Amino acid sequence: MTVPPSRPTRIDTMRERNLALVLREVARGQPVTRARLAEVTGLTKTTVASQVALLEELRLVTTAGPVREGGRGRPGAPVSLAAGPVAGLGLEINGHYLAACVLDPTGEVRLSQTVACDNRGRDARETLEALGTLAQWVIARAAETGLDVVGTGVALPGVITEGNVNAPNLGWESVPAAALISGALHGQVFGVIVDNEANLGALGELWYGAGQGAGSYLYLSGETGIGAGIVVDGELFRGAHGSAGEIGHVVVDPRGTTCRCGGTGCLELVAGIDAVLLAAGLADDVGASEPGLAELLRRLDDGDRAARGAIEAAGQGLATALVGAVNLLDPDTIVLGGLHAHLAPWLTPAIEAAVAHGGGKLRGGRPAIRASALAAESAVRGAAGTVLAAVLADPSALA
Amino acid sequence: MTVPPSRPTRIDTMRERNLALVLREVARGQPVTRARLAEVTGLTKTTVASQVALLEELRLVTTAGPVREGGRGRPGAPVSLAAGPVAGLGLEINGHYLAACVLDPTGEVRLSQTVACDNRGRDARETLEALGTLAQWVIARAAETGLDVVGTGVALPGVITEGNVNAPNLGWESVPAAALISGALHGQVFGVIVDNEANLGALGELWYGAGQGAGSYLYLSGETGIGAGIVVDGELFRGAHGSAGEIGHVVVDPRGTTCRCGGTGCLELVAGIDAVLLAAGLADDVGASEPGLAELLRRLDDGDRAARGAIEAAGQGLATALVGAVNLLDPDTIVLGGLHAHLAPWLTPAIEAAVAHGGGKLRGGRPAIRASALAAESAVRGAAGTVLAAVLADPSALA
DNA sequence: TCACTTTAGTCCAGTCATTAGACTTAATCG
DNA sequence: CGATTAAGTCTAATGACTGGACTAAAGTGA
Repeated sequence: MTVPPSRPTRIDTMRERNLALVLREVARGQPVTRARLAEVTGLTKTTVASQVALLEELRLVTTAGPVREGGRGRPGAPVSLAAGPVAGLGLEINGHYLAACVLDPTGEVRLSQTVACDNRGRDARETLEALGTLAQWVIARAAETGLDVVGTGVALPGVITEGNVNAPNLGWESVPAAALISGALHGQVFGVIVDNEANLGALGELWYGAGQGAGSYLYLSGETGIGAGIVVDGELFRGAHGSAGEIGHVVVDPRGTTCRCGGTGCLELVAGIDAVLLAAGLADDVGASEPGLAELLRRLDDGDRAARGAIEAAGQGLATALVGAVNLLDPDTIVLGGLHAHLAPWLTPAIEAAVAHGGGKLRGGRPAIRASALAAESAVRGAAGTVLAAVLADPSALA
Repeated sequence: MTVPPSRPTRIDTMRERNLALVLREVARGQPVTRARLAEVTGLTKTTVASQVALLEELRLVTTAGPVREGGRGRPGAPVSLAAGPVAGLGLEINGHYLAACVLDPTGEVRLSQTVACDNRGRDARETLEALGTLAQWVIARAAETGLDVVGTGVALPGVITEGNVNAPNLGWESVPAAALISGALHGQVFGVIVDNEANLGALGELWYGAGQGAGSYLYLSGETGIGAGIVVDGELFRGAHGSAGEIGHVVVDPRGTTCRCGGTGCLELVAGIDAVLLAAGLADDVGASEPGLAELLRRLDDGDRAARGAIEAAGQGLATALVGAVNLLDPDTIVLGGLHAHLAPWLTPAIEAAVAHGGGKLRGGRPAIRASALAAESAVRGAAGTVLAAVLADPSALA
């Protein structure tokens, strides 16, 4: 086994764990009295009081004045998450833009900024430098509002292996992104976390979008490639080498054409945006997905044959791949994100039909199919959210 | 979120966790001195000594006399797992037999018994009664050897939803197996755990067979149906409704025939044992897999055309499904188990080729393909192992 | 209006697993 | 045989928790 030689539990570990426990219960419940916290956590009132005092000191929660609720005894003082100064920064690198957003512990977007620019051909260092500049600017603006950024999440369209990023769509090979960017972002308690766009998009939807309430679900991030973020019991599923969720290279047609990955009949070849545009006769727009997508939607509305045919093929491919994914992963919900969110009305019926049939008789629940609620923002939001999740998981790190 | 309102950490929780930590370190390391345990756990020598004393009292470990190793100072007294009296019972229900085995904490098989009988048509209660009788007999024999069974794991070919078992191959519908069997197995500290055969088979291979050393892997359990047990970081992956790993109903041919599940072109239809026998012209043997399998192997060796063709189709289907699984789950290793273990020599090449190509350029590691090391025993072993895993995870429950 | 009840939150002594470091034991080295 | 090294034990101190007593602030009913 490759299990890490797990840490011993010391007396202060106990304290840290209970601190996190109390904070977590405040986070869901929002205004909660100490008495109720004691009840729900199983800790004594004494302990809860001391933990809440600590959390107030860390400025993660605030206590309002006593509120009478019509109940009998002494009214309780409700504890809620503080809307500052602790905050998380989310960054995103994509083919056509850089984005940043700042979230406070309540999940509110306090600041958000997008810079259009072409990162496809550009040198990785150059792109990361631009991102660093953007980040510093956003952090400074946040500071003016009294926000203190305690960590940064970075989303990008690539696979991260041992700290190095491979992002074919950006032309990146083995770029130590976290190391390069953290120069511009020194002194943050929770440091810089770099992750795949699909993964962070999945978390964004889980925490702030269409995935709320779902325990386990699959988020589909469609761009030129197609990635999936897999969330299980509120945690990302990463696989043995960190490259789980590569649904774009699932085989949907064993008799199909050869893919750039070396395989045959991959999903990407029928349901990737470029593939759909090509099949719809919009070859000129390939590579510039956003305008191409707009044109595709127009033609679909007009009833254009080629467009309808292309989207149908894409729907069938997705259906096949997703039936496989449902049988293997058994998710609660499937969220269509990225550019595929816009195509959801045309894709959903085929997927729903296939999922209802495939293995339908054998499994307990049938997953719901939903379109992303955050659209293009899900990855940045997820990136910023990971910082807040880290705070929630170990608030004592701020001490 | 459906997160359980997690337990508070009290002072005795700390003790329990550290007790489990020490035991876990003894389990891997086998003869370890207290000094080394202190070093590796991060606890002080004092604490380790007191925890080891407790574990000795629970009869989970034993200390041997001091052993000189040629080193300098005072020689340490090696602590090892005890080969008794604590033991786990594993049970298995399958189409053609009932099986039981008893494992001690070292993982040694201390007792094992198989009873051939046809459980396909039989009433569920009747089968469970027979299993109960077998279990009681085995427990009594174990007691004669000084073994005390502290819990039972039951493997069966079905999906468990909220305690109820659906097992089409046994003709079971909504059978509360755990409740029915635990009458015959009262008074065990860790109670009765019922799980899917593929899941427990996966754990069996992980702990005692071909999966040792793999962090994340996929175990294929091939019988009439095909199931997969997915292990991630040493833990089973169950999905949202407990029916993850239904790889038998992944679509491998969108243009294929209709499956009993309602889907089209499922893996089971080309790679399930019955399907292979049928395609090989061994229709008479369908339903009696074991003798049919023997005949199939004979014909394969003889170079029979129909047999070779059938196995090739099965290999292609498996390859397609597994490429999908690898892309989605990113496992370390793939283990071919159940009846497919016997076919491994004929199936492996196609699978390896497909996995090497499909997504090969994009991912970090390529999974290894292995045949099961325990063959038919993996599920019973895994079932017994879950009990020991429960002991390892919380030894204080024995106090 | 005033005593009574109910509930929220604080205070204080006691518990107990852990730590740190001194001490004892048992081996090898020169 | 004394010096050195390492394993294991003993003892006092630490600190987060618990349980119960206490105070605070509301509503209830005669």
